[in-house]
Amino acid sequence: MSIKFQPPDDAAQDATRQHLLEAAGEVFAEVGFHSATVREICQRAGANVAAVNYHFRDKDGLYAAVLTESLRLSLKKYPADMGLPPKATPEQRLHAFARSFLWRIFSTGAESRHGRLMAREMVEPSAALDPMVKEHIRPLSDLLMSIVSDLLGDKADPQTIRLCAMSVVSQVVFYHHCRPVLSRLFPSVKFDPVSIDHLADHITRFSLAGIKSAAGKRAPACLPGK
Amino acid sequence: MSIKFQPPDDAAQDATRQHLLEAAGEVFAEVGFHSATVREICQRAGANVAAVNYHFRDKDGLYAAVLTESLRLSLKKYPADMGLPPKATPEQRLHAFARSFLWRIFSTGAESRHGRLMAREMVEPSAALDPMVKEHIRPLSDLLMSIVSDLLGDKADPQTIRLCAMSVVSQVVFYHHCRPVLSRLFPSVKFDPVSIDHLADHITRFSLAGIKSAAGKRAPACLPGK
Amino acid sequence: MSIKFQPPDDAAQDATRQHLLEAAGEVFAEVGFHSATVREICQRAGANVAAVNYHFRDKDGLYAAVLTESLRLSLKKYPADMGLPPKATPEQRLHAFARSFLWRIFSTGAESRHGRLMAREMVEPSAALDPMVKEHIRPLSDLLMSIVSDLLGDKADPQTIRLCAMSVVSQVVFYHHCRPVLSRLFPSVKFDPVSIDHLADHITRFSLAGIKSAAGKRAPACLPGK
Amino acid sequence: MSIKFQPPDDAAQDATRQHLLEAAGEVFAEVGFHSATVREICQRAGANVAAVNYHFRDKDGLYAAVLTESLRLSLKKYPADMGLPPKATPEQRLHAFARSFLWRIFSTGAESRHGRLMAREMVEPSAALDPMVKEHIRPLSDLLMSIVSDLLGDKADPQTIRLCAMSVVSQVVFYHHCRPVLSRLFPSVKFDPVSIDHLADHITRFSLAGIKSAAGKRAPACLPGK
DNA sequence: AATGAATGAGCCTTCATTCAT
DNA sequence: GATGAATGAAGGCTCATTCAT
Repeated sequence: MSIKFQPPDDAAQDATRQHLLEAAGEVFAEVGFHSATVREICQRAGANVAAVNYHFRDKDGLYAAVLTESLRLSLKKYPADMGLPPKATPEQRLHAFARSFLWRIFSTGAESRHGRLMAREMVEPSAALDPMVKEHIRPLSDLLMSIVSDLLGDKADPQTIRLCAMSVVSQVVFYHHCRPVLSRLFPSVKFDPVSIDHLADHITRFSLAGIKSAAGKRAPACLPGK
Repeated sequence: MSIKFQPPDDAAQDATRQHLLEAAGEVFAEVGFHSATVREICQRAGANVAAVNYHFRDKDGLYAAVLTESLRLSLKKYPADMGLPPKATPEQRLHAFARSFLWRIFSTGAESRHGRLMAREMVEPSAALDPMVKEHIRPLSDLLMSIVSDLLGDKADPQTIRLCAMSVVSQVVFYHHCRPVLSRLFPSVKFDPVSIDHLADHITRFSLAGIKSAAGKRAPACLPGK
Repeated sequence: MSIKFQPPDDAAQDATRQHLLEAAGEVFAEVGFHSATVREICQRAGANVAAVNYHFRDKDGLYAAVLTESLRLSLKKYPADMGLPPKATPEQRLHAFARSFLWRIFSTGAESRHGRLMAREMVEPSAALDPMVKEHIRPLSDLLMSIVSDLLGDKADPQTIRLCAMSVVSQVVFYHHCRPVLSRLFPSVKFDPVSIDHLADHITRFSLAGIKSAAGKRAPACLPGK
Repeated sequence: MSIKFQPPDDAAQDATRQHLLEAAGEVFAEVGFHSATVREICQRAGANVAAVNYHFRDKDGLYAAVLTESLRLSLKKYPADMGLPPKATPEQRLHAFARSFLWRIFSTGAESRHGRLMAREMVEPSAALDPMVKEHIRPLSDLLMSIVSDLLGDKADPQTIRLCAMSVVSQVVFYHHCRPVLSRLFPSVKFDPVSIDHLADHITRFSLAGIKSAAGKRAPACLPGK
């Protein structure tokens, strides 16, 4: 009766599983782990209440799967090097890093949940955070620190590298994380693609200057006695 | 019926109310709003199960009260100007702003909950956020923007002021908000008073360079065509 | 409005608790622990589903309370000595022991559940069994063994005492425990008060002969070489 | 598609069926009918989740099959006459009956489950009990009553025969059925082969005396007015 | 013949809240 | 004013069973 060989069996078998992952991503991102109910997720996925238990063992298992999958999708869609040529300057690489990070965080669509999920994870870390840091976040961190190291030059000590790298990342994640306050303080600020690119430019320029300053040895006069 | 005058009713009432606020502050900061149970809070406060509903209408009312109170305590202990003399330079004022903010966020003690409570509020804003922004956060924001404006000079447009101010704040809140990831990436990093002061120095120096760079007109070469 | 001072507050407060105990006794005896549902019990008790949790922590706590209470009621209604005079002969005491045990097990009414509950406990012992053995069953066992010891005379060794005592008890509990098979093998057998007394007589006579035989030293010829 | 003829379908089918019976016997005896899960049984049997429903219609059907099979195995291994010569005395036959019964109940191995399964059946009779009584238990009962009848002599009325037979059986099953209490009252008591044979001796001696006493007409003096 | 993904009913428990006292 | 027993809604999870393949 059926002559289509594609999609393979795996896809057919995993249909419900995928729907659950999709629905759970939405719900977890919207209301968080605790407020999310298995019933709501299954209803959106068009699946039975017991489906979560069958496919993911329990609610925690589903959450862990959602978190991993969302980061995977996000990194796949917005790679950290943004397709730069191999011979790119550190400045270009810094810009690409900030821009891809912002796009990743503010993207709309199925992969957009990653940002909100990670923000929640910061407030209430789950068991799923450890492996995520190891597999995905640390590589990103190392990448940024190598860029910063190139910008600082040979004399940079590890602590300075780390402080500068954190100063870069902080500016990126801030706009996403403190959005509730920002939207109240500056209701006119939007995060459309054009604004996000402007933001990436500002952060890059601001940070390049900061990094160069950190490469110098003398402390500004304003710092008491240092 | 009762002839005992001590302690007077008002004091007793306020005592229970205060105990509830205290206990709720602990519990909310420890496990978050959803996971916190009214029973646990009342038990720690040595009060009846119905005490929360009696004094604060419901759990939400208690949470709002805790949030407001915690910010009030925090600002009282660490004022934004750090007692600077009136004639302080913008650089000194920036340093004081960053340092007081960091101390506020990383303080230990009853007022330390403010940091965690606000972080939660970012992820899941409650009705208590609006008044808090109006009364406390906007003044802080205005203060910072006036400092940045002074540093940028007369020619600065509002957007640049805002972007630079956010770049400053972001570096401060980042260390608190992304702590779960930071402690996994760099387990050796601690947040004792000395480290916090070092951090304030770095952020100030980094930001001063960034602000000066933003005051210039030419975009760095790395930014494509801008 | 209400002028009745009795029952005291305790009784009023424990009304729901008592109803739950009552209803749970019925249900547990009818269908066992696993098949019994908290909903059914609360419904019979006219209480809310959460009442069990409130008064007995959980289903297990309720079960333990039911078990203890049922044995207490049962022993209170049918004391092991049946009100015998202090100077009763060992034979009379044995008869009283068997008769009271049978009545306890076959009693109808609120205290009748004890028999069925204990039978279930034999098949699937719960944590409630240990304290019950210590507080109630061991005293009964000791009482019986002292009676048997008196009947056996001074020369009896502990093992013989124990074997004879078990032979007595076994006949008593058998009729209750194997009732499903008995009612199928001998449908005409009933367990009305008269039949129970006849049974007590038979068991007493049979056991007295058995005990006297055990007091002797020579093994019957049928036992191979012993 | 498949050209392998070994093992033939029938054998394969029977193999799964047999594995299920085996596994179900273990699980039912360990945790009882209610607590046993179809999944656990199928997993131990290396079969599919639906195998039980396929081979035995439902969980109840599997249980009935297990019960019947376990009794069949048990009786096959420990016949009621213990291979006595045809001319054995009633005393010898009584001893053989008690001994084989005890061995049957306390046997270790695949057929040992019978004891526990029957104990559960006493507490919560299932539909499988009726045929078991008809086919297996009644013959055993008739055998015992004929032995007792021989011992009592011609004058014995049916009621006395029945009472004495029950007194014999009760002592046997007691040790198995009340094991949870016995092991708590007398922790030192073990049920190794030697102890079981000693037990059979005691029960036989005790019962022979009881039966002879029941054959007499006069009631003991301790029985009130009878 | 046999599989295993999917079902839906139901269970125990928790929690914020109320109300008579 | 303050208590604490009682409520009812809801949540996560388990389990025997089914059905398309």
